Amino acid sequence: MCDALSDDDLGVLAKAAQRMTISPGKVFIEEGDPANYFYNINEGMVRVFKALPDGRRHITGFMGAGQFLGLAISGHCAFSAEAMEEVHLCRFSRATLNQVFADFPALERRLLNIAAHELTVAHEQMLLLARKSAVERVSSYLLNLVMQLDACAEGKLPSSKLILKLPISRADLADYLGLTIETVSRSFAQLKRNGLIEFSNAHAVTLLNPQRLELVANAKS
Amino acid sequence: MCDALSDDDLGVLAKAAQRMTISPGKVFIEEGDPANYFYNINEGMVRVFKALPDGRRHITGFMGAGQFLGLAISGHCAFSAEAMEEVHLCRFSRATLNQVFADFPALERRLLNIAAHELTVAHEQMLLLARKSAVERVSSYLLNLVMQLDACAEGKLPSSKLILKLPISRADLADYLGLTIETVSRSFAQLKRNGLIEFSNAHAVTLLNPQRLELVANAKS
DNA sequence: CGGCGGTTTTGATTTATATCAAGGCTTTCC
DNA sequence: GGAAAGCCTTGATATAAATCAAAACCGCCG
Repeated sequence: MCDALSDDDLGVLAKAAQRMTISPGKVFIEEGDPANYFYNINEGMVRVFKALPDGRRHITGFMGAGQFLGLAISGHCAFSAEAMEEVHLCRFSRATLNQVFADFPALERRLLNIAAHELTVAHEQMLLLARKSAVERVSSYLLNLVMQLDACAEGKLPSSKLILKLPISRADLADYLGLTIETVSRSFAQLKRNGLIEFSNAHAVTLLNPQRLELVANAKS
Repeated sequence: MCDALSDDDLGVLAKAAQRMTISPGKVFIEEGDPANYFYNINEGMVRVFKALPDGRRHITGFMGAGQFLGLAISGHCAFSAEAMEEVHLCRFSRATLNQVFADFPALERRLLNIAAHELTVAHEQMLLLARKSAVERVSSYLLNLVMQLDACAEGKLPSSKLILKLPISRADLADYLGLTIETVSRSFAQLKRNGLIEFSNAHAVTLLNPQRLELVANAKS
């Protein structure tokens, strides 16, 4: 988060933060609880989700080092968050956050940019959930992985094959894509049959033709 | 948008804006176009949507008087927007917007709050799209209407029946809820059979028991 | 008033995905 | 190294929603 600030500023900011370690599996933000804190992740992956009373759940996203949590502006948390492994983060109380904003306007600007970006990601995901088929969803996920990992400038996809490590379980992927575990698995199988991917093992996939995969993901053919 | 500003400031701001009128049906923001402007709606309803090349589409939201459009921070519009009726709005170029931010930090704060709120709404909608049944989706929509219109403080639902005007067509509702027109219609029919709603005509519905409807919408029973 | 275009409802059928149920792989840990 | 526990895949069946099709309703304009 600290990219927006000078080193001096960073020092001041650090004093306002509480460093914390969260153990794997721990739900450290609970939907509906009073939203008293704001978090910045230093290390480790976090699952952000919402659930219905009967247990159905949706993972709205995964967050890692450098990312923020807790932008919620109403008094209550709009989602839950769970550590997927050991997580190190900084916690700011809402009061000190306001103080920090006053001292570093640049931070507020940056948060606005981040929020705007998250909003476009959310809209894209809504289109996926509302209108894409299972195979399209899975393809879209793979493509998003490529974009993130390769930091492909401006959506330029590699034209040759590339190996991808799947960082999450089938269960998490299902909850993220609005599918079941079985449907995710069958969608992978179909992509394999169609010569678009190959597995070395369940968590290492080779995209044989990223560009063709993109056509599938976005219904361009 | 101007709640955050003093009257004096408002005057200055007004000079930076271009007033425009959009005719019904006009798509005045096109997904993928360079994002040069920022809009504030004065009057009339707008449909915000994303589409796939083959025509499937998802309406991410409806915006009316007082609301903002164009928070997109990347260089390109993340969605399209279409006037549902005659729309009056103010348009700011991105350059002047930055100027305005510099002059009125309060505005930036307010936009951050708005973005955070939109983000929680988006997350709620993702849960709906990913995990709710058709009847649950339609019920959720009705409930959201009540909340907005009645301005029910903190989710307090009326305990007695109330009449609601449905402001959009079945087609729009389907595209908003990730369903088809027919399924929306059948879901209404089912709610009617279950004694939860009643229609005077296709666009005027009576919620016979809002609290029970809420149980259906959120799978609490 | 009566026909016409568009919207909504209702019905029959199909289909994609969920659910139920095994079976196969990995990893772990004794 | 082998058993146990989790994942993941595959198969059979069920089901919710989509699709296809037609009828009912509604507002509009002649």
